[in-house]
Amino acid sequence: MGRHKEFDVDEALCAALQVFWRRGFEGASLTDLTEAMGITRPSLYATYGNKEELFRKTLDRYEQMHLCFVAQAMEAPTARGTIGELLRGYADVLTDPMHPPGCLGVNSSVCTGGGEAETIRQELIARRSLNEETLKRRLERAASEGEFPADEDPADWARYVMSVGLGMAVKAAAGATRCELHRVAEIALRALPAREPALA
Amino acid sequence: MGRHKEFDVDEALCAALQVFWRRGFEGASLTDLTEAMGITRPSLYATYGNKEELFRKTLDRYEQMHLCFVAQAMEAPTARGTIGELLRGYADVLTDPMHPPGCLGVNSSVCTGGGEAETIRQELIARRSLNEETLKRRLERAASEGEFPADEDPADWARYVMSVGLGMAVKAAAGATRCELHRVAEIALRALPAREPALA
DNA sequence: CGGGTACTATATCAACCGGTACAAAAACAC
DNA sequence: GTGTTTTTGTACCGGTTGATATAGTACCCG
Repeated sequence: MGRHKEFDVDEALCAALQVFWRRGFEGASLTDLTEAMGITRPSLYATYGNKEELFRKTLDRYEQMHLCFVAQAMEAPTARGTIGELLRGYADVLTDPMHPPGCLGVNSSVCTGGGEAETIRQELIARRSLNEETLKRRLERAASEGEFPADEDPADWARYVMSVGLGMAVKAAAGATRCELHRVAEIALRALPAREPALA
Repeated sequence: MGRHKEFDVDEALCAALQVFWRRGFEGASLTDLTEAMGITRPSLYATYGNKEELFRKTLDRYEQMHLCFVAQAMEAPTARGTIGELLRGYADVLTDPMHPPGCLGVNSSVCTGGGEAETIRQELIARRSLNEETLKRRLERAASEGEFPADEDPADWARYVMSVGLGMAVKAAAGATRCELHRVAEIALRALPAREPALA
């Protein structure tokens, strides 16, 4: 019963993703969004709730479609492999010519205009914390398997990897090329302890 | 001749710095600024021009007062010393309890709301590029002095150091502590080539 | 063919944005 | 004192923000 929607909900969400990705949460106005999505304001509110909820749906889609390499990287046989896949995969997403440069999450979490945007910012920070925690656990496993010296703190290494990634995101948003970011990732990997464990 | 100003221009600029630092250029409204500076809108425009010019003056002051460690780091005897001072000094600024967390430049350059803010964003990117160039030249000098292997590209290393710094800035804005960032810096330094040059 | 239901479009809301016109008030030169 | 210059406070400008009320339109069921 009822009238059919005249637009594709997923397609419109994809268009919204492009806008949020380029402009950030605060920088994307409803006018930007509705024009890119090809729908009117009331349609947006009826379908997605409000700007904040639309962003959350967009963010979910972003993680599923563009950050899926993270889960895959966690299954690499070695810690070095995991970190390498993480940084290289991230570099590729950040400089994908099919999408705006940089990271949707980073672009929307740095400037803190205050008000409602602060909620979004905190949520993005929490999601990043979760990713760092996941990486930490992976490195703890690597340590328990003798891959890391016992005096290395996995939390420190997870934080370091995240920092390099966030820095690459900022540089990508500023125009860094894919090749440049790959070189950053390559150098970042050199910080890892020498191949030899205490002995395995 | 004429009437005296009832406020201290430098003091008000310092107050504006706090606001821009916390909120970013776009996130800081004229209401936020005038309230923090203790002056009215017309006084702000008569004294500093407009919001954009006020930001530039604020940015100059920021670099002079809080980024002065950069010039000093460049004079360290070794490349390792320069990079170490750079990252540690930056970590300290990013987490100075007397000021908002993070970096004024990064906080104002990531989100791209479009319009007038884009000018500021490009200018901040250009200033960062300049810093990276300066570091690159310092590393080139180190390479010419035999401190770096010949097959290492100073541009790559400068980009890597900048990336780590930018990442630390994002993490600081998200609540990272000074100690955590110092550990990031320490690990980042391990990526440097072994102490021994080709031989000096 | 209605009736009911969902979607769409126009037009609008109050609040806020950066930026100013205007006139009152204060300090100088004379 | 008087005239001039500069600063200050109030009140306001057009434009944009996120979010809706209202009315019209298309579709399904019976």
